[in-house]
Amino acid sequence: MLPTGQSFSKSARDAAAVAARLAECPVFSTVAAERLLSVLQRYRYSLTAHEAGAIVAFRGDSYERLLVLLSGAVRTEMSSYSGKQYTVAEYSAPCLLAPALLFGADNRLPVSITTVRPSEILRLPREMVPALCRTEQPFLEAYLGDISTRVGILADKLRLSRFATLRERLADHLLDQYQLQGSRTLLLPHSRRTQAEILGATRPALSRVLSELAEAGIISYDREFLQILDPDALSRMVAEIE
Amino acid sequence: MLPTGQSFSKSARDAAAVAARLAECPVFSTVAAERLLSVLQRYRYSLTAHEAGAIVAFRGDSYERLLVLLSGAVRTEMSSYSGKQYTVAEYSAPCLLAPALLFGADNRLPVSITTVRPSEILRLPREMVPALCRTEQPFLEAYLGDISTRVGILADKLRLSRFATLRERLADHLLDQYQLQGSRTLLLPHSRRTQAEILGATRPALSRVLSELAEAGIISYDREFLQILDPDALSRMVAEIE
DNA sequence: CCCAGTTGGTAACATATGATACCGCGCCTG
DNA sequence: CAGGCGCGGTATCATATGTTACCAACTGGG
Repeated sequence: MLPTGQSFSKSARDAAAVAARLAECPVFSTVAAERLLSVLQRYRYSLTAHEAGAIVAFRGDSYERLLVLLSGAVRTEMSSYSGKQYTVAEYSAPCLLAPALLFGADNRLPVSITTVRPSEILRLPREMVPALCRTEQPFLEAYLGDISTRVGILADKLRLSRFATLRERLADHLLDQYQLQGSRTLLLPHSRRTQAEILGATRPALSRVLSELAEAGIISYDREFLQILDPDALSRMVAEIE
Repeated sequence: MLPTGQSFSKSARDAAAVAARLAECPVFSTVAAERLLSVLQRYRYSLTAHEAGAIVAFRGDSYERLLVLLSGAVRTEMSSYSGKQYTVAEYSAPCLLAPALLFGADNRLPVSITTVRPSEILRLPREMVPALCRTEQPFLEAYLGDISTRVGILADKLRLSRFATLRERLADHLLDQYQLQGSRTLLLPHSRRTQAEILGATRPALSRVLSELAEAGIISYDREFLQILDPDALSRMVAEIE
């Protein structure tokens, strides 16, 4: 891990190390490491380390260079003037950040990006992407595939945000976690406040809905664990919005 | 215009005509017409005509072929089980439909697509896109640029949907139209019901907000015309959510 | 061990908007 | 001209959720 807050410019030794780490990132893994190295050496890039809770980029920032999360984890979030927060997604390293937004005419980030763990961010010049696409067919397809997946998730967020009540969004989320964690007893990795922001609600509202579900015998929970007592009831709630 | 409801498969004569029309579409216009023709001749494609109000694709449909709107206009919308509608965007020919979603692992359309005018839709095999990207640098960049613009709009929709009240979304929309139509007197091209769906609300709610704004002296309106009396007031309302 | 800060539950109230119903108006058709 | 139909305005009521406040439990540092 690099010392926090420092940034490193290009050097021959760096480039090899960066190429090796980049090769572990989903989309770039389609390209041979030596090829990555030779491309990296032709471009300017930068690598920065951030402590947990740091703001990597602000909403409205001009977005000129592809951000790659090499280590750590970040959250992309929107906020309104009054400080209301909405977490769009969380990403764990290694992965690309906002690959779909890199080529707009007036491309500004629609979200802020903040670290949730100490993280390293690589910034690659935008031109590198078409350059790689031209010669590396699998890279092109992986890049477009990555975009598709993210846009699908974004569209889903929009649909849930328009049609589902907090209750339904919570049910959806709990079933997701059920499938993900493979157990009816879920570990809740976030504070209630953070969880509420992810669900697009306020903390008291989330608290209320949780206690209503517990009252109905559908879940039981304490601070950091939640047990799903009646998955079918949750499924029925989600089915309402399909 | 093709006769409605008919579809035409590939033939040598078609291909030339299709290539010529495709060349007028923003992203494909970066490719020379003769090059488009030679690529088209190597792939299967289909062209269908639809009358106004027809459903071109359903949400949940597997999305395997790039849809290109050659003539007419369509609307992409989400709907919930209970018939609630939300219009995500409207597009006029010629343009691509859902270019960002074509390459997902399990790529299903998150929206339904319906025509608002008689329209012709071209379906191109997905593989054509990477094939063109490989040899035509400007096409690659235009395609990525198109994706970026759309994702930016989608992200904006999400932000407005989360943070803005109907009142604020309406103010935002009216200012957009003000800029677009270049006059304080706006022509409202949609019925109140449709307009409400675009704004993500119900018809009575929209009616109420319109009458409140008129009451406050900010706008005046009748059926199909709306006059902006106090643009600054609208701007202030929009500023609240920035 | 105490205190301060943070987290989470809960309650009281405000509000935006959905749901529904009804009415009037213009338009079309027989 | 009558009757029906769709559109738009409006009123009423229900409800989900934001807002604010307060309290209890936990946690970590001095």
